[in-house]
Amino acid sequence: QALPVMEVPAGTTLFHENAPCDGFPLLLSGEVRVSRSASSGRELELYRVVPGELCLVSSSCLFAQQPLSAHGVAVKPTRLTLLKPEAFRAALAQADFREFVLGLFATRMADLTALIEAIAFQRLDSRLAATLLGHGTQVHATHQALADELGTVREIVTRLLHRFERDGLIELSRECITICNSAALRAIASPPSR
Amino acid sequence: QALPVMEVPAGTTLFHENAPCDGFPLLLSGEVRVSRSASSGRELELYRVVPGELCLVSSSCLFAQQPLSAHGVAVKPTRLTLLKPEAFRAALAQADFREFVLGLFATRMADLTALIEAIAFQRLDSRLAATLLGHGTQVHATHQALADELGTVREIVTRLLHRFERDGLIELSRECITICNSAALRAIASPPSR
DNA sequence: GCCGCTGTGTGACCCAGGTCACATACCCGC
DNA sequence: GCGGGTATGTGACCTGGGTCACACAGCGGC
Repeated sequence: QALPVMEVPAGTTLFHENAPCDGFPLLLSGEVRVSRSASSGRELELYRVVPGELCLVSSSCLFAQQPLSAHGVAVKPTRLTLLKPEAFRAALAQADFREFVLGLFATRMADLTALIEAIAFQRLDSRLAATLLGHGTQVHATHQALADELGTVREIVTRLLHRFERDGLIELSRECITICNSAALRAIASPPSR
Repeated sequence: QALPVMEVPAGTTLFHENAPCDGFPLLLSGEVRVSRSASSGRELELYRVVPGELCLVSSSCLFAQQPLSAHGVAVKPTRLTLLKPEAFRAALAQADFREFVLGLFATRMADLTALIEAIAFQRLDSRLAATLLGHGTQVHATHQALADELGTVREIVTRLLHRFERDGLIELSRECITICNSAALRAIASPPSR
């Protein structure tokens, strides 16, 4: 359909806690990080939206009468279109679109549930290891960015990374982490039998 | 509609991680606690389903192809009916049912997000205070039950409860907690400016 | 009235994660 | 090559939450 396409650079904030919801962003390319920030200034990533997916955060204000509960930032240059509420409701008349949307909701809920389990029951080193593995063999990110992803602070990330380096799992340099021993990292990431 | 109604006593497990999903439970009366348990044996409550709501946990296996990510237990005597997947899909043809389901999904996502924030950024005493307030002025529960709700262990709950009692916020007796100073509890529950 | 079970009370001890307050180190523009 | 901003390194210290290993107490059954 002839929908308006937006193109935004990495770093753009697409929506914000308490912002009015103007519709459902549909990603064409790029990547969006949905995260929540605490009063203390700490952040925590909830999940990422990848191309082909709708971002459902706005649904809370459209279908429940709640304000947005998270904010979204493009982490890569991103192309997206905005599905207006009316268009969205209209599209729901089609069974396969419904299937798509419900599948997305279900996946998000599973994501969030998994995140809850991780935060509640897993150690940080384990979560950090998992995060590193999820970024490819060369992780290009600052310690602060990783901290924001995990919901912790920079110093802790630095500390853990050095432990990993000392044990020969990774190599560190400015804004770049190279994974040397991904098997060992995986072992740390999935707590085997604690 | 003439759907089969089930009646189960408090304590019944309605569904379980890894169980096949047989449909969507629709609550008529009672209450269901949806929680997740860790390998260590600890539990954590995700949210509750109240009458008039559908339980959406099974959606993850119906619409995404994932296994169930939580289990549900009736906390009161509960009457419910089971909406089969086909019936559910059929009902989705109606716009107001769609609205209802999406509203439910949106609310759940907001619930989970709030829980994530609480676990990640709030102290336990604050969360415990909130939990107590959510149970009326007379809380009839064992310390272990509260621990399971919060994702912690019994000793910690006992410890914190005694602190509250020492400060005159509550009174303790066997399986019963009486709230004396709900205003002060609320203050603890919502971290004012930390 | 004794037994055993479930719920509590308690204290010693540990440790992951967080806080503070720095010192560098590296990069880039000018 | 100097100055300032961003990224990192580091160590001392604190503390919330968790673990362990108990003792005890109330209550119901028999």
